[in-house]
Amino acid sequence: MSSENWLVKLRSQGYRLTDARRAVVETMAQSPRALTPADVHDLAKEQYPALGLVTVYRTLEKLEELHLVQRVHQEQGCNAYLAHADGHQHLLICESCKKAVYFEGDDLDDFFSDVGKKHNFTVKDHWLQLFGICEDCEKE
Amino acid sequence: MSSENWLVKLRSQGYRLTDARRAVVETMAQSPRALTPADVHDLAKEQYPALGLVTVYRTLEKLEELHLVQRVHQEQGCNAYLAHADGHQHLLICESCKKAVYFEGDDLDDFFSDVGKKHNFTVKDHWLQLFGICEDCEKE
DNA sequence: CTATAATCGAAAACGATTTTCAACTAAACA
DNA sequence: TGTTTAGTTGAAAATCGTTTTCGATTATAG
Repeated sequence: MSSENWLVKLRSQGYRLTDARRAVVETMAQSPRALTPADVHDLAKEQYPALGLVTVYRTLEKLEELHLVQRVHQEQGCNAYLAHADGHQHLLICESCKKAVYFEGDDLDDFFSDVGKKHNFTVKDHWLQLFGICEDCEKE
Repeated sequence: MSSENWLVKLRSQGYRLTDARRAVVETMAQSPRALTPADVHDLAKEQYPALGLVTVYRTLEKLEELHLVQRVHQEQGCNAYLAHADGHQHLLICESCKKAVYFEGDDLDDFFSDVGKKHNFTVKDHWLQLFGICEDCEKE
């Protein structure tokens, strides 16, 4: 289970392992969709009922620092967090169940660079997300 | 000047034309970069000093409804607005001066659709933004 | 087992946005 | 050109998500 690795990484940065952190980490590590701090609070409280919302904020901040989670921007808001993928990947999100899947977009770098040239920009970075309906939700 | 068209469109929806709205509309219509409500307030007050921040929020909301402006998401925040382009276009933003330029990305639709198929998603929409340095800022 | 600095949750503070409200005014109509 | 009226205004209050403060607690090193 990947949440074990997360806890090791936190520890190796000098952070202490507490039950509150374990609950947040395990919630984030196993979620198939991006979660807001309030979502995390609700879910993680099932595992550790005394958990405070403030601790969720503080833990998410640390996880983002360590690139274990990333912030996800959506129409409904820009404050949701998702387990991070290795390397530079992009997201495909189901508009119905919000499930998020990563995909590689290396093929696009040349295109982006050309767009930049056309407008006299040096392109440094890009931001790409696809929205759709996943197989499971399509069935309904 | 395009702000005239914006005012006509507002009028045609039954909205009244006031000096406060004119100031907001003209500020948005001529800005080369995305502006936060506070930015708009600061800039538009030069033209109409009595302008209240609340009216800026309310007018931006209407302009977004009419697709005259769109919300722009950036690292620093997701509450900036920019004059909308015709059709489905994407943004190229200068990380230094924040100037925003639209480009077409029709070539990408097939790629996006293929990514979807690979993951059993029906892709409905996409978000794409490029970040870089524009010619003017590169010189410095 | 002890010492100590990191961490905790509750409450207060904060900043951005929205709502409320009484005064004002653009626009339709006489 | 006046009058009427519903849409609009800005100020103040309310609200919401997030951050800071603080005294109590606790993981960890020794």
